[in-house]
Amino acid sequence: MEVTSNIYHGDSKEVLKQIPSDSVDLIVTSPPYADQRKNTYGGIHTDQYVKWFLPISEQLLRVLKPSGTFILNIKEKVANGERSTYVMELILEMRKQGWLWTEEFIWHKKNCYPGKWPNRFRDAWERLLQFNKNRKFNMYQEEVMVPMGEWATSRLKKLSETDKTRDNSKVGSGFGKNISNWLNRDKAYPTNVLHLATECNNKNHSATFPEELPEWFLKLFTHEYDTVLDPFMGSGTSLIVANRMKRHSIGIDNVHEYCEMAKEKLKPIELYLFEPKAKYEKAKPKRRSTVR
Amino acid sequence: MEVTSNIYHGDSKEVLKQIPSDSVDLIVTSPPYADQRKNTYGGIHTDQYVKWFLPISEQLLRVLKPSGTFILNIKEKVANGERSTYVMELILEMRKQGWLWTEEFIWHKKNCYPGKWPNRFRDAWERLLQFNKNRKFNMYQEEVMVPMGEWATSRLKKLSETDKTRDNSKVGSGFGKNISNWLNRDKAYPTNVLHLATECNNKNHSATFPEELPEWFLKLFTHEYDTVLDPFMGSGTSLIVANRMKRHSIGIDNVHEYCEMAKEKLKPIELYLFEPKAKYEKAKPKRRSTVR
DNA sequence: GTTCCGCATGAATCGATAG
DNA sequence: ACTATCGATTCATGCGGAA
Repeated sequence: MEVTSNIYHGDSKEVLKQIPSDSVDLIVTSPPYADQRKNTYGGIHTDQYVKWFLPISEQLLRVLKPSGTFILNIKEKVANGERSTYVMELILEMRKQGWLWTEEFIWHKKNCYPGKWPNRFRDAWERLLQFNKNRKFNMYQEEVMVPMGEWATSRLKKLSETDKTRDNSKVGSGFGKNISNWLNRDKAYPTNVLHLATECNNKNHSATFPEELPEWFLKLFTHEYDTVLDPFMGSGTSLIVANRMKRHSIGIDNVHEYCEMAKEKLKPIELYLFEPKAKYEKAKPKRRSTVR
Repeated sequence: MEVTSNIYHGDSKEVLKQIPSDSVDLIVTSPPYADQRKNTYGGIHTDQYVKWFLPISEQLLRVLKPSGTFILNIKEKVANGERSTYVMELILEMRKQGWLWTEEFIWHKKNCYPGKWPNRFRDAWERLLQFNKNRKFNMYQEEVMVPMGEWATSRLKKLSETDKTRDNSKVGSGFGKNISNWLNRDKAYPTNVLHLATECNNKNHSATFPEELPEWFLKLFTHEYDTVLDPFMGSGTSLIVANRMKRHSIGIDNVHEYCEMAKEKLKPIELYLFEPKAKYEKAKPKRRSTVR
C-alpha cells in the first residue's frame, strides 16, 4: 500500500473547501506570523491577523476528524515594546468557533536568533498550540515513549558543548540543563516542553521547523496510513516527514515556488499536484503522478 | 547600612493600600492559582480569577516605581479537558489597566511533577509574565550573563573573515568597533527561557518557587538597597533571597502561619512585622524588631 | 574515519533616518 | 505625528573542507 501526497497550490481558505469533512487525522502547520515574511506571503498585519485566520480555522475544524488534533506553531512578535496579543485573541476566538484548546506545548529553540537590546533578551521559544474537536482524541503516547529512549539518546548525542559547559559550570546563576538526568536512563518520559534547534542551513526556504517537530507529533497523534494536513506547507517539511513515516499527506501553499520545491523533494514517491481551479477553469484538477 | 524586611499579615488588596505610590523597584510573586490550594487560600474559582486579581494588580501598578518591573509567575490549570483561559484574559485586562505586557519568560521545570494521563503529558513549564509601567525600565543584563558555548574560547580566537569584512565594510572610518567585544568573551546573554528545577523539599508551603527564580530576577531588575515586594509571600522565599542579596523587601500574606514561618526564617536580620489593622483597631501597626 | 575549524545564516528587535 | 526602511547587534548550529 502506497501513501499519497497531495499538493494544492492556492489560498488555504479556498482550497480547504475542496477537502471533505472529517477526513484528516492531524493538522500540523506553521502559518506566516503577523508582519512576517512580507516578501513571500505578503505579511498579515497584526491587527488583522485574527480576522484573517478565523475563516481558515473554521475550515480546519470541518475537515478534521472528531478524533483528530490540530497543532498550531505560532509566536507573537514585539510591537512597540510590548508582546502582541493577537495569539491570545486568536485562541479565545477559536474556542468560540468550537475548538477546544487542549494544551500548549513549548518549543524551546536552542539556537535562537542573536541580538542584544537594552530591555529584552533573545526570544528562544515558540508556542505549539494543541486544539481538538472533542475531549476524546487519538493519542499514542507509547509511540513517543518507546522511541523516546531512542529519541533521548539521539538528542543526547547531539548535546552541544554549550549544554555541557553551562551545566558543568553552574556559576552561581545555576541556569543550565541537568545532564545527569539523561544519562543512565533507558526510558525518558516526554513533557510538554520540546528542545529542538532550528535548521539554519536551508538555503532555498527561509525557515521551516526542523523535521523532528512534525515527526514527534505524527508519532504521537497518528498511525500509519492516517492523513496529515499542512495548510501552510512552505517547503514541505511536514509532507516529507509524513511520507517517510507512511502517512498520507495534504499540503497547501500560496506560493507556486514552494509547491514546486515540495514536489521536487517528494519525487521519489507517488505524488498528486493540484493547481488552482481558477487557472484551469472547470477542468479537473491536474493530476501528476511522478514516480521515480 | 542594613536592609529591612517588612511582613504584613492580611489581604493583599487591602494591605497594599498602606504602601506609598512609586516606592517599589520590583514585584515578584506567585499568586495562588485558580482552584488550587483550596485549603489554604480558599481557592479562587476559575471564572472569578480575573475579577479577583484586578484590584490587586491595580494597587501593584500604583506602588511600583516608573522604572520598576512586575514579574508574575502563573500557569493555567486544566479544567474539563481544556487549558483555562483566565491567564490570557488577565493579561488583556491588565493592559487595559495601564500595564505594559513587555515579555513572557518561560520557566522550564526540569523536574516537573510526575504522573501519566491518557490525553496529556506532564506539564513542565510555567509562565513568567513581565509587566512594566513604562517602556523604559531598569534592567541590569550583565548581572545574569551565562557561560558561553565552548566555541567562544576555542573557535573564536581567530576572528572569521566574515566578521572582519562585515566590520570593515561598514563606514570605512576605521577598524570595526565591535570586534573588541568578542575578544576574551566567555559569557553570553541569556534568553527568555529559564531552566530550573523545582524544589521538592519544602514541606510546609505548597507551591514555592526555587530560590534561583527570584534571585535571577532580583539580579536582573534591582540593585542593592532597592525594594522588592511579594504580595503573595507564602513561606517567604523571595524575602529571604532579597535579604541575602541586600535588597529591602516587603511581603504580604493572608495566612498567619506563613507570616510566622517567614519571620522565623528571617530572624537573623532586622525584621518588622505588621499585623492587620483590623485586629488592633486604630493602634499603630505592631512593630517587632528582631535583630540578632 | 575521526576531529577540528571556518563559515553562513537565521519567524529577532531597537533606534535612527527617511517619506 | 506616524509609518516604512535600514543598520547594528549577536550566538548556536550543521555543513564542508582541512588536519
